[in-house]
Amino acid sequence: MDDRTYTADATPDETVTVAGWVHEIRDLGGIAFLILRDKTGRIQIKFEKEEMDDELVETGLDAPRESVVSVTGAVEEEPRAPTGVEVTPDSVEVLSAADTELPLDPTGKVEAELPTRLDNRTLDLRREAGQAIFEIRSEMQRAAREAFRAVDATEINTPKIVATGTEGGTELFPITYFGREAFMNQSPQLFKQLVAGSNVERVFEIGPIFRAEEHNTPRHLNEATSIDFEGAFCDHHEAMDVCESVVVAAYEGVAENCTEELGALDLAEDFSVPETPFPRLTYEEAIERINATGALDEQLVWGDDLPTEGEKALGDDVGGHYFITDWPADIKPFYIMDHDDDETLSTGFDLMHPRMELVSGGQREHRREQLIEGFEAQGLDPEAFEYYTKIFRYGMPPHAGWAIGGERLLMTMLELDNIREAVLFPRDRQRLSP
RNA sequence: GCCCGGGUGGUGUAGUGGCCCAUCAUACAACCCUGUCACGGUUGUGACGCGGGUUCAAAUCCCGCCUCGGGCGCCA
Repeated sequence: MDDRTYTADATPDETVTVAGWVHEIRDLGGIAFLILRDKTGRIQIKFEKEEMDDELVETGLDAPRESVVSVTGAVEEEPRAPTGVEVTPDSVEVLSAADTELPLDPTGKVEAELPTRLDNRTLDLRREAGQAIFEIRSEMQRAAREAFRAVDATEINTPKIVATGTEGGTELFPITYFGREAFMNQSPQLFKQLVAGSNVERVFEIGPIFRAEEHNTPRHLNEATSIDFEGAFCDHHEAMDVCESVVVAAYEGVAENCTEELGALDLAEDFSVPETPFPRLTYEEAIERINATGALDEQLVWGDDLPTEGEKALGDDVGGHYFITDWPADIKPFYIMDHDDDETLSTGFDLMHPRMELVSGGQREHRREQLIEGFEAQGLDPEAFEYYTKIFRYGMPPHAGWAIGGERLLMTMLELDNIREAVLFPRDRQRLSP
């Protein structure tokens, strides 16, 4: 449709063809208005029954809501029209008529619950707010990619079908690979390290991860988007610097380029780019502060993982993004390096948003002997990871990295109540379709 | 994996044993209306997740099943 004009571009004193969905028809009797909606907005089509061809009027006004129509006519300036212009049609063509009963209402007059919306995602994305989330998601990824390139990272793509998991403990989705046992990858962790060990040095990936945990919460998905970074000759401090720059770049990109979308989500006033630097609390400081809030019935002791309630109390206390560093080595995975001067402490870190964990990362163990010891300490068989460990015999630089939960970044940025809102077609405990 | 709480027209809801052949909004159908912008008005259409039980009487109480949401654990 070469001659199609976006509704937003229809200027007075031109004859245009606009095409889109019938948002609403308001029939006032002698005059009726059809509101046509497309990617860029809406435009009013005027039907004056006495003065216009009966067949034209009938075609336009009989089209059920959400039908796809193409309208050709003169654009006129009209102060009484919602956008200041309206189209007087010469011809109206119904390209695809919609059923009269819709499973949800794209005008937003009647709310729909999330499962209903997800079952009918296309209709849901015709709502301004629905569309806005994914326009912002796109911008967030664009800005993140740019921030990665600014630190000399190369975008890579690693396999999602793998022979072994990353950490052993997590539930993986098993699949059959030409008669052999295989799994959907739960993280690009090991692969990005293998590339960081080459002279590509610094890499990032934005891609899917799969986790077979049967959790049922507003912040977990079984298929999520991981934004990963790994850099050779980086320590955990530099990795945190990169992490901070990517998160801030994502917010800045959205702030600069998504004004309309933020408006559609009622965030125009509230949206702000987080202040830097993000505070870096040690694990020990974190548990002390949590204990001091009195939010937990039982005081945390060194070595405990942070319970959800504690994370929230600390988030309220800090009031913005913050890192937790120097975790006990025992509760971080084998590939995270421990401090040289204290083996009970790891270089692992988490980036927290007041509502939830966003990132985990750390400096990696690049010394093969220590790595193998780590495998054994966690009850994993190093033989199963031969493809990974053998590379550490051929010169592995010190390196560090992290992974952001992409949907969590988006949901915290946009104050979404449920992570499923941040995915077009979420995969969760119940949902496999669409 | 453990533990809670829901399922009422297409959609969103009211309804806690009889006042319910079920409320309201929106939608849909028909009619009226020449400036709507959540258009308005009149009339109408359309539902108690499935199966069993208790009771004179069940949307409402009990049991099983299906299904959805949430909390925790764990994580991104």
